[in-house]
Amino acid sequence: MEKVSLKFLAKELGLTEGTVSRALNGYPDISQATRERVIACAERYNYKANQTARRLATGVAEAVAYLMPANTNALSEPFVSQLLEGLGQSLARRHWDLLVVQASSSEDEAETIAKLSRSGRVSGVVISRPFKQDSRIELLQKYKMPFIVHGRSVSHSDYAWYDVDSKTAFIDAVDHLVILGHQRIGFIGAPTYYHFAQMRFDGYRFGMTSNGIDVDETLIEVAELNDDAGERACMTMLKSHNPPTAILCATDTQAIGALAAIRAQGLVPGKDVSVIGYDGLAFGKHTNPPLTTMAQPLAHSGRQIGDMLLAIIDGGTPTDYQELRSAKLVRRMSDGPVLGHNE
Amino acid sequence: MEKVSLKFLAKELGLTEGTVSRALNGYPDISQATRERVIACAERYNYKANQTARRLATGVAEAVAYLMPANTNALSEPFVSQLLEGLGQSLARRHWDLLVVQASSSEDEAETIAKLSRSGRVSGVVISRPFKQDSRIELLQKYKMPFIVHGRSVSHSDYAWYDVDSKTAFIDAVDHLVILGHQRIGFIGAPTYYHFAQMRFDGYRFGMTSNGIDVDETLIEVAELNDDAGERACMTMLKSHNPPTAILCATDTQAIGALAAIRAQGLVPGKDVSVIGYDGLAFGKHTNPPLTTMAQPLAHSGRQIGDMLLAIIDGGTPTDYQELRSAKLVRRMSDGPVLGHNE
DNA sequence: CTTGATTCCGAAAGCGCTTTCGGAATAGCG
DNA sequence: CGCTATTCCGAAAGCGCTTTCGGAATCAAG
Repeated sequence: MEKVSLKFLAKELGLTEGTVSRALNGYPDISQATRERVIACAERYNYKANQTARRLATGVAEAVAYLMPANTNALSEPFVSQLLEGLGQSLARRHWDLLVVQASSSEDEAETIAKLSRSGRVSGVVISRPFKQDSRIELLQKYKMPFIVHGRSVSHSDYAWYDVDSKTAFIDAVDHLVILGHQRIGFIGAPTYYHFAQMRFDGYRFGMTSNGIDVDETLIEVAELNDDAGERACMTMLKSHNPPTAILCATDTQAIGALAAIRAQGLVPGKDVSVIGYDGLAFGKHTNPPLTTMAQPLAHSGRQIGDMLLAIIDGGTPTDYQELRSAKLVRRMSDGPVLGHNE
Repeated sequence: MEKVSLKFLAKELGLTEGTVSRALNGYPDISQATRERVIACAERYNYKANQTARRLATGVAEAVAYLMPANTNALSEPFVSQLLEGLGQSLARRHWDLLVVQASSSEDEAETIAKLSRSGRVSGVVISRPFKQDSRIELLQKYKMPFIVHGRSVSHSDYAWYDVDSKTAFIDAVDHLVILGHQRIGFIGAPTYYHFAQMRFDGYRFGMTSNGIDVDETLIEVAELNDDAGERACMTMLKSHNPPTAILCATDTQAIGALAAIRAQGLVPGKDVSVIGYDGLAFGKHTNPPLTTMAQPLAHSGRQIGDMLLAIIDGGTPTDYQELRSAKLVRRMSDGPVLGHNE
């Protein structure tokens, strides 16, 4: 099987490489007749332009990278898969590649970004879960690499991002619980170097005070983003002298752990203690009991982010691409009226 | 910020591009002195070789693609994430890229593979969940593209694969249930164009007959790979005139659906009806009740697969790389002795 | 039939790096 | 000190494609 290059096609057709290339790429200075002849020949030999050569010649990488958040754990990954799928679909329409890159430690995350930028193998990047102050963002800007942040950092005015308004979501969640009669509402948060963690906590606190409830510091825990941490945090809360009747969790995976803690204490979630998570993982339908959650529109966010990134690469102004979506309460079975409350 | 190319460095150092390149790439015909000088200069300017140019010159893509299985659904994705993570780690050690490509429909999966091969953008491919007869495998062979199959097809003697012996796993599962006193054991399988579905079914059937139990055709259902399908399949089984006391499911996601069906019937899984899944999803810990499952060693399989692929790309013989792992029973709470059985 | 405008294609210069080859400078040896 | 063997680097030819430029051939207009 001889390799079908431009040169091969050119020889076959009695044309020049340049002419064949132009014919294939839709240049207007090629007659209809030869264009068709070229295309037919290309198809017959199943010709695909060598991407590498093409990239070198045009100077565009035709690829985009997704920087995997370090330290992910099994339970939090569905969100990555969904994002990737959507991103891929968006890029596929242009026949661009999707690279998945992960920095081993956060130490060389800077190194990873530098290499990505300098080596010119991608024309855009998307990152997830930014910190309040995120050096990745600064680096990307410094290198003038188009990028989208899935989430936001504190000062998010000068770059493109796609985020869900989780502060409002948590305010809504508090309101919901208050209506159910809850007053002692706990909060299991995430490490506050994550900006989303801060937002969610702010939402919780704002929701509490706007309902005239003083926040009790003993009802606030910070946990890592996994089920075990959520379980432990919930457990210490339950064992306190004055435990909460409801708990808000920063993520569904933590909430799932909280459910386990509550059951372990011989209590029933949704009855003795209400739990509301955040993310809207499809899986929450199957927990015990099914998890009530603030669902974010993960489904098409990947596509959306991909489209935004492409637009910026095409020369769009990053600040024109800042999308804020909202989360919706999905009631399942882990929330309910406070015990002894008149419904 | 001037772009730091080889040319730039060469000028800076008063050397030739070729010399700088050789110095950086460890050629032996460069004096120690100048090599150090070159490296220092490269670091000072934060030079990274343009990957595209490098690839074109060397002819090696330094990238590998993972072909996303089409039609995945949220619940089955954790397996993808894990694989990707491991693959990425394996490739990262060589600074190779990981591409994630998805064919929109299975129609153009062939087209996707063709393009991948012809365009020369990857030097290897990994595919998941092969069919019994899988055209992707034939194509990859035809194009002489190194690849690893995550799973196996029927005739798996002439390519490299990494698989888990799910047939044996299902035999073990049947044995386990029989020891618990079960005789009416149902099976919720997957579409049998998937080879793994066939293997698991074979395991189920072999396990049954080797325990002297006739398989009852009414206790066999085929369902798609998601929770809802599992739930429906389980439901029809439960509503039959002589329902099973235990059910084996081809995947955890189906099993999770089965759990829901059992509860919906007012029965308690693990007591009235036992359920055993397959995959070992971490999430099964949180279902109601926690799901007993045949766990496959997903954790490092990605790395393993990556290493195998790299070995083949390096010239290894594909057939030297065929790994069969085994699954282990992870007992949680969805299985138990048959009702009325003496323990 | 001439002139100028079009149409269409060939020629050639890159894109940024790798790698072979040859030769100048240096070293080693008798 | 002369000769060969080494050491080290420059020169140059690609890798396979894109894209600009110019010119031959064709056409329309005068």
